[in-house]
Amino acid sequence: MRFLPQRPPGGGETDRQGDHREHDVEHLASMVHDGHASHTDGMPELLEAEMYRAAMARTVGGRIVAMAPADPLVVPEGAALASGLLGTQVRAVTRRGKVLLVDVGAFVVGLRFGMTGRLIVGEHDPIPALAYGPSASDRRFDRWEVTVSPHQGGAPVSVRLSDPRRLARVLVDPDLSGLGPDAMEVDGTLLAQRLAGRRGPIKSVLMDQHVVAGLGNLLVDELLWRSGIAPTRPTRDLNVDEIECLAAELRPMLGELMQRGGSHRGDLSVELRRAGALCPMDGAPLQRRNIGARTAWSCSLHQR
DNA sequence: GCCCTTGTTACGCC
DNA sequence: AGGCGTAACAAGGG
Repeated sequence: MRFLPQRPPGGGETDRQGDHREHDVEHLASMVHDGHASHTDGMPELLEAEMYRAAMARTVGGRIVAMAPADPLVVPEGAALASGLLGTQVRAVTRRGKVLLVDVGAFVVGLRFGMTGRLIVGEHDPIPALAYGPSASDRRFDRWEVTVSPHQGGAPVSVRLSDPRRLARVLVDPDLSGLGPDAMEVDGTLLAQRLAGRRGPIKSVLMDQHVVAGLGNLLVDELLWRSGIAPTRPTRDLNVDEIECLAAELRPMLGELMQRGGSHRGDLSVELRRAGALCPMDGAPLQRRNIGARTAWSCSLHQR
């Protein structure tokens, strides 16, 4: 029997139009609720990468006229990249999982954001602050920057990667062959295929970018919470209905959290990830465990 | 000043 | 061969 948990009171009304739009990946970023004010924002998972994609989309057609000296750890091929980029045109900005892809014709620049990477396009900072990251945009943490001269003329736009912890990477022609299908594109049939043969805990498997691309710690915890499945469950023990449930919750969840402002805005929000917190669905104590060297939060009652 | 945080990769083991 | 578990990395903030 399929387990579909109740939405917590007051938090889960859906309207038809919202339902429709949240299944359209092209509109995901446009759903961000403007003017939200929070002291932290989500870690760079699929939703944040999608916000960066939308922010950078305005540079398409523009010409790259400058690249500032870059942090060699974050930009391992900095010298080659600088000479290769100069004078090229931004052809397209796309996303696969958590990776942002900037097509400049001769090659593709891949941006991975690690834990604390942020992309700031002009004056637009899609994510003012990250959970576990510094609270303000600080030039000290700039690791890569290019200047784009817009196609239509007008003032040049700077595109800047800020990352205090330096786990972000700017790569030339990144190898995407190891990435699974984007989480936005996954349905029940595909998810069942991707999970087949896996034996580890479902939480670790869903976070594996080879299986499905785009889900990180916060999104996986939220998805399992919504689906009523314990993070420790061996993947091979999941039945067809449970896999269907995961797939059915996935895209609506991404749409809803995008609308609320990011990965941290789940019903199981970052504010709840501390000792003594109670499940917003049934009031049972939330449980904290380490799974695959990551902190998993789940409900001790309704996640089985 | 120790410990927390997570995305990704490297590596040893089975 | 390939899945799986663990460690390491980075570094600001609590």
